[in-house]
Amino acid sequence: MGSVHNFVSLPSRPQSPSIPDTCVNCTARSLTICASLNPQEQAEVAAVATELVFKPRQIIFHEGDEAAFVYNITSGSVALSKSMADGRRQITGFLGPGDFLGFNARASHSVSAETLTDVHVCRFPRRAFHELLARIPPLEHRLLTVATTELEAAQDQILLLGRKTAMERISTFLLMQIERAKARGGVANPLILPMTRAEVGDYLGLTIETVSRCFTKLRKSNVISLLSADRVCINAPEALSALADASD
Amino acid sequence: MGSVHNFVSLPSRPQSPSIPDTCVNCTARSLTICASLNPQEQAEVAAVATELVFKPRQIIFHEGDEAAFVYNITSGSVALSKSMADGRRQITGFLGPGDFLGFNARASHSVSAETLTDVHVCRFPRRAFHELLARIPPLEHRLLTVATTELEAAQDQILLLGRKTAMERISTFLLMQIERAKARGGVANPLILPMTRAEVGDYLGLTIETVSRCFTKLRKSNVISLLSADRVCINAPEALSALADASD
DNA sequence: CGACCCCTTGAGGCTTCTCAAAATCCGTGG
DNA sequence: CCACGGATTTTGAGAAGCCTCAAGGGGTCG
Repeated sequence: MGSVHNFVSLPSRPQSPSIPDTCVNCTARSLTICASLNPQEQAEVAAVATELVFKPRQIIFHEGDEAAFVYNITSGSVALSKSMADGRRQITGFLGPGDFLGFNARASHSVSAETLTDVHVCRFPRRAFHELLARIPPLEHRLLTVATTELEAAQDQILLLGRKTAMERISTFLLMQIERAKARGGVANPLILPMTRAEVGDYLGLTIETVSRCFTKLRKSNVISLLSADRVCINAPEALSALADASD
Repeated sequence: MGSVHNFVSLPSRPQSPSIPDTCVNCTARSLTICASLNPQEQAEVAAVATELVFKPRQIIFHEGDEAAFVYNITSGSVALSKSMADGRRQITGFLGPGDFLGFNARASHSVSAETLTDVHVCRFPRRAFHELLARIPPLEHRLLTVATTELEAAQDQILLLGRKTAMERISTFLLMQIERAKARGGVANPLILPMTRAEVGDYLGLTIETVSRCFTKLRKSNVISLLSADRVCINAPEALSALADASD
């Protein structure tokens, strides 16, 4: 079926406990979107969903593009970013499985979305998705919870960018990645960073060089060890917490 | 009835076109929350609402407090902020009529809310508000729209804090205030800033001194004039746009 | 084995912050 | 109406943190 196939097949066997490997993404989608929906509602959602697969460093959509689709990530990591005319870029957040992409109040995307890893998404035509929301209150409820949670994360990021030093930003970032890995049930030590130094910098409002210097400083004070550029051993999480800020 | 009274009286006359002056806030609330609700739904909302009045510089709730209530602003301006242990403060946003306060996914407030002006709010017990959401889909829909819009504003703020210079931040801020004044139907020139230099600084991730120096520089280049510290004449809006960033 | 990309390290400069003091505004009271 | 006191804003000088520019190191893949 290639890299794109329809989901209509999923709800045709809603009580099947074991789902074939080839449909593992259906499972993921079902878990993240449909958990509280009844079979008929799940069918309605699946009827308008298309699955897409992206390779690393692919653009899903670009800032300013017409927001024709809403996406839900079933696997992988995605970076959202905004750019200025002279090339300065700010990553506004990293998203993972279960997160929604491209759900806008306006008709155009306010950010760009680029994959960091292999990514599977469910894609919904915008109009159909909004109709679903109107018809299925639990879906709207879930989206509201997601949006509220993202808003709180954005406020944390605003505090970080507005008031924290480079060292505090890096420490906060590492702690955040540890929590994320734990929440996903992954290994938290050594921590795997799916993003480059440039992306870390663009996320934290720093340059590559400053990011690198902070990593080096943490390494030389034995708070972390670097197995490789993207594999970080956390030797002293409590020191990281102290560096990130005693308050908050 | 003092500064606190219940709203149950409002929906008892839903078809009354003229509402007494003493109930002007009911009107505002009705417009902002209940626009798309039928009379019975409006009654349900009003039944759990309490109106509160705050003076300038009062704390509505503090970061970390139990999120016992959800608020909707009917008039005035409110600043949301987060603080660090050593006193560094970051204002995450300014809210006005129609905006919701304290609607959290978690049980505690993630930010503090402080009034800038005289403020009227509708207050809802958290539990009752969530029950309303479950019972009245249009209310949930409106909240989702609001949350999505705020998320987009937060992303703009993240770009500003992560990548813009002091001058760009101030210019962006002034343009934002102009838009806000226009959207509210107020006078955009001279622009009235309800916040102090300290609050502008805490919003833009700058110090008071840097904010003041930028205002002075804009004044000396005739882009703006200062009638007083909080009354700004915009002489060259196009120059502000250019300074804010040619892209975006 | 070599080319390329990413990361690290170094030196110097610039923007913004810090600390300090003067000026202005505003409400209060004579 | 003017004088006073406190708070806010403005201005100045110097310091610091981060950025810019530049070069070197290390890993990966063909």
